[in-house]
Amino acid sequence: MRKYNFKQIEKKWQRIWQKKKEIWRAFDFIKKPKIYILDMFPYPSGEGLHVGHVEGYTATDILSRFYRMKGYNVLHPMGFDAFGLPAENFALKMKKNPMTFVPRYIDRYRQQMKSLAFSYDWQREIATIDPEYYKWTQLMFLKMYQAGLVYEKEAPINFCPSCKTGLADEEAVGGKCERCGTTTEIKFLRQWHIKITAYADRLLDDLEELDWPENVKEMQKNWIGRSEGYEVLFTVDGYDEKINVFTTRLDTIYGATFIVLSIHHPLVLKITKPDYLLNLEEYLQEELKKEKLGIFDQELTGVFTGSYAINPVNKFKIPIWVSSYVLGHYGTGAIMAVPAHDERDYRFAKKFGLEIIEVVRPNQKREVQLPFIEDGVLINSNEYSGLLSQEAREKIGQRLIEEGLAKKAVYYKLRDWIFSRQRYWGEPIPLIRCPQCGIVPVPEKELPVTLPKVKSYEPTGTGESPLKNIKKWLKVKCPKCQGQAERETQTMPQWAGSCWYYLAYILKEKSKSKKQKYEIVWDTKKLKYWLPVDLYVGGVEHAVLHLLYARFWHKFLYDLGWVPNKEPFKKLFNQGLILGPDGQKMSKSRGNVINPDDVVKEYGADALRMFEMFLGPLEAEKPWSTEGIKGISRFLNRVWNLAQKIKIQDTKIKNKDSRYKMQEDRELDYELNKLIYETTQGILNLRFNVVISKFMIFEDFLRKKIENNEKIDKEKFLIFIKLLFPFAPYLAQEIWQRFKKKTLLDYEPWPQYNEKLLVKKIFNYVVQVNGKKRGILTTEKENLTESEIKNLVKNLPLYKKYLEKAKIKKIIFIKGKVINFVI
RNA sequence: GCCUGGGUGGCGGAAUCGGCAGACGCAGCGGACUCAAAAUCCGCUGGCCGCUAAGGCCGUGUGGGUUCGACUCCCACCCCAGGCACCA
Repeated sequence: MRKYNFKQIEKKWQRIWQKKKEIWRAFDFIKKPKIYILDMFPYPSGEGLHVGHVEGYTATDILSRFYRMKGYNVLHPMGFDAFGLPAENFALKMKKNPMTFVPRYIDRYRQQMKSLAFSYDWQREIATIDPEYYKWTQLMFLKMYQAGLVYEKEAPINFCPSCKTGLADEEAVGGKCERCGTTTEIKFLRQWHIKITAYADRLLDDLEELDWPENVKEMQKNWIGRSEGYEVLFTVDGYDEKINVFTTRLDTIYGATFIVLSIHHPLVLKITKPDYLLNLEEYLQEELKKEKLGIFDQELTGVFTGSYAINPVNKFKIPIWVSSYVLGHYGTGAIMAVPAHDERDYRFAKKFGLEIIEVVRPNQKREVQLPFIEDGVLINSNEYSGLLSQEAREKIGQRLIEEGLAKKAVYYKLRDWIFSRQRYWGEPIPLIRCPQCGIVPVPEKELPVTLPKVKSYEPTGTGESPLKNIKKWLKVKCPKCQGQAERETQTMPQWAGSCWYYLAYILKEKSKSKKQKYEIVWDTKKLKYWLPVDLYVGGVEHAVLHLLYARFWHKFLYDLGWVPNKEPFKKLFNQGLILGPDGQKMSKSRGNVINPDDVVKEYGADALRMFEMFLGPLEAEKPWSTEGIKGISRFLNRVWNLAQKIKIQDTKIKNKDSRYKMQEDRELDYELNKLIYETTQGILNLRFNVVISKFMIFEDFLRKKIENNEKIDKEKFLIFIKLLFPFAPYLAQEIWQRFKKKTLLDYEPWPQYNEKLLVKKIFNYVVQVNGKKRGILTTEKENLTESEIKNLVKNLPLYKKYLEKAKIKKIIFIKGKVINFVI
């Protein structure tokens, strides 16, 4: 038996598929049902594709092939997210310009994808670094600018000293740079911001309708962090000033025993009594220094201002403190502290010996330890005592609103998106700084503002962009007054390009001029036909970065009337991380990285694809197994050998050898039907690991038949090959062809199962005694009644042992499944 | 601390409308083929008791509950992974 020569066969079909230009094309507006299956496009680095890419991309490829065979018009595109820090950092190390070698990386990625038989519509390929592409990214930015969503502000921002650029909050979670892991510093820099907060409510509310993993929705919810409560005014005793505090726990206001201002609060210096001023200023300086360095104290600190505020509900005089534990950028920058019912207020009160008044008790009598932070029943709260927290919030709120001392308020944790980077390798921000006119947008006709190709583009580290040094590019005429002006030198963050790439695939068209590779032509009809993305597969690491930005961007385009729906991605699926064979995250330093190229060389692309799907559930984190892939490789070889045997058998049948006459085979029909059913369901539910195990069982079944010299109808075998095709396209297509089938499997109709044949011929009843399995009753009749089964059980050996002498109290009978004797 | 997942053989994992736990694969052991090895094929493989038998008992993180019957449902707890963390 000749071994399956995957190297030769894979090369052969790559050539054929390459020539058939139309093979994986998605056609606009055709009558078939559409489905848009999207991968998170990769960031082409020098490393090439890793096994994590292969996992997600194989899953979507299986689905795309399946749906094509099911008669769908499948849009399954691929592109490259090529701007951004990693490429630039790497380029700096190699002392080359990213503009020359990033396209080479893209070529390599594309080649790898083709070798893995990913069935993308390559005519729709885009890259975020193509000027025709980022022309539109820039245009959308200008539209946001015109809509008043873009503003410039000097703000304390997270700055990565290694990447030498400012970062968005989302990129500096936990004080570490999202890209390189370096601890970030706080720097005051002039930055462009986008008002993503204007969309906070919609970003939150529209999560409801999305078929996304619960944890990702939860992460976005927490990130947006909507809190509903009240703003309440506290008069400062002896001053004309009022302090506005934000609270979600108005029910605890009778327990407010002090006020705390943030170190940035505008009233801090105004209301501090002279005796306390020196101490206060010292404290402010210290805390500001810490803030700049990004230092964060576990220990609460603070100073007294010497002033008092009046609690509006009970007129108590309560001290006003200043502390860094109250944040300047959240709420009103001031809080009413209720130490009995808030963790931090409690610690603060304990440390500085401030009064603690308990005002909420649990509903049921139970021991409580302060601080008690749950809702409950009010005590020590005058006429509100006895009310439940919820009720009390409403009543107290109503009264204070009537008195003009409070209003309802909503605050978000989400902050505006810091949108400028002090780096070279990104989309230039299309604005001009004119000494006469101020900020002037680049006229739309002049887009794109192309990134100049330069020799030196090292980040300055001063907060200035390296583009500042490129005088020829920098100097420009002001579009308004024609005077000397300068371009904005900062670039957009890496996330900009990925905010709308799934639209670009739909809108891409052949260019009429030879100068550019393609054109993007905005066509809402096309968008209406293809959107939304039906399935979006990628890693969970983008839960609050790309996925939040893209949703925001899409909603903005919706408001412009550029896209037809509110949400871009209907269903999201996160594939689980593939760990190294040692169960640890793959990393170069650990030396446990599996390179897909090596695996393809040794076992072939089909084996790699299938093994990654067989490792475990798609969403689970699972370790790679260098031994495990042999199992898949053996399976593929067995299928290959089986095909040869069936072919030989088939020739003998054709030659009218009477010993090889074909007969009806009910068992085969049943098993094949079951397989069609299970494969179809398994693919729809993305349970690929189970589907593959069913393939293995079926192959085993066929092989045993052949070994018993039973005949197998080749057409039935070829149905199995069709089922295998989305998983192992090379092998399946090659076998298909060897059986003299001339078509490409891509558009062969998906096998239908016959429900009549799905009915079993043999039924197994589990016989239980007191719920314990004691035997199995096998029968060929389908609808046996309880008494019939009872009689059959009498013939079983277990009857004598367990039931003959026993008193049967009760019989539980489940049709087709189980009979249980309770004795 | 809070939120979201998840705990099943030596390992990856099957089985969840409550009804044969451990499918399938890996590793391991034994055998066939071979001068030999590799490859391939066949058999065994959760634990304990038992003669290598017949048979029995235990077993899905822990403890309890519901049920004729629980990996599956309910309550409490423990552990692991991921996310968030002075957000008032």
